[in-house]
Amino acid sequence: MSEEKIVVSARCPIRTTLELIGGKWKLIILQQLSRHEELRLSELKKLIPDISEKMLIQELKTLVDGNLALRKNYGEVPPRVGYSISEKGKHIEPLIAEMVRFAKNYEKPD
Amino acid sequence: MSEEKIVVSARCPIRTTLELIGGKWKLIILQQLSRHEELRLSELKKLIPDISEKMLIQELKTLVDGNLALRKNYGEVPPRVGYSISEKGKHIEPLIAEMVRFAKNYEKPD
DNA sequence: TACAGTACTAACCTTTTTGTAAGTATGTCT
DNA sequence: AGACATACTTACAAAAAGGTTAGTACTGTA
Repeated sequence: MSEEKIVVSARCPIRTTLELIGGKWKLIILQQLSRHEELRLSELKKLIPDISEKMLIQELKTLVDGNLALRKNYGEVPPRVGYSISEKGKHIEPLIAEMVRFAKNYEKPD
Repeated sequence: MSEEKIVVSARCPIRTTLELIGGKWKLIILQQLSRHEELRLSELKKLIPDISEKMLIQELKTLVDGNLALRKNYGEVPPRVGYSISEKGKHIEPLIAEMVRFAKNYEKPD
């Protein structure tokens, strides 16, 4: 008896999205990945100069874990790793476009 | 001489948008405001049961300060205040729609 | 040998964000 | 008088996010 209470509550899609791409850096990183075939860590650092190395690596890991980005280790030495956007990740592109549109409109005089 | 270095750098629109609607609650609040003519604090509390009163008030204030929401004080007693979405605020609607679409796609099996 | 480049990891600390609990002013209703 | 309701405010605490610094392993190059 006493079946487990099954939580059906369809997760709020806004919260789902916030969990995936919330925070200061994930969208910026995804944007860069979405406009380059593949990027190495050092290249991302140059493209996003104000991010700390720790955050960059940490956020990349989160994105890879969430299947929004792909990590390819070439197994070379010195190490070579390439990051790119995944199929699921490509779907933030229109979202980013909307954010840009929103900001542009916001800055427009009334 | 030595003119002040003028920082022209057109603010990154993604960061602008994140500043306006980033965080755990602002989008949720805006979404509710966007689908109701006007809401009182107590009504918003019912619609978003897991937000604390303090956060609700605090975020509403931020949204009003940023011209994304409007606050109307009816000057009655007991106090009556109505919150609604502003013209600028209405422009998050397509952004929210994109977030919903993104989450739906994300949850789709591969 | 010493230094540079790569992609990390780990320890530690600061700042920002979010939450909890209590209290305010005002007037109505009982 | 005392309880209730509204829209807040304040002080404090906890948690999450972000940042700094140093260190790892490996190899090529000066």
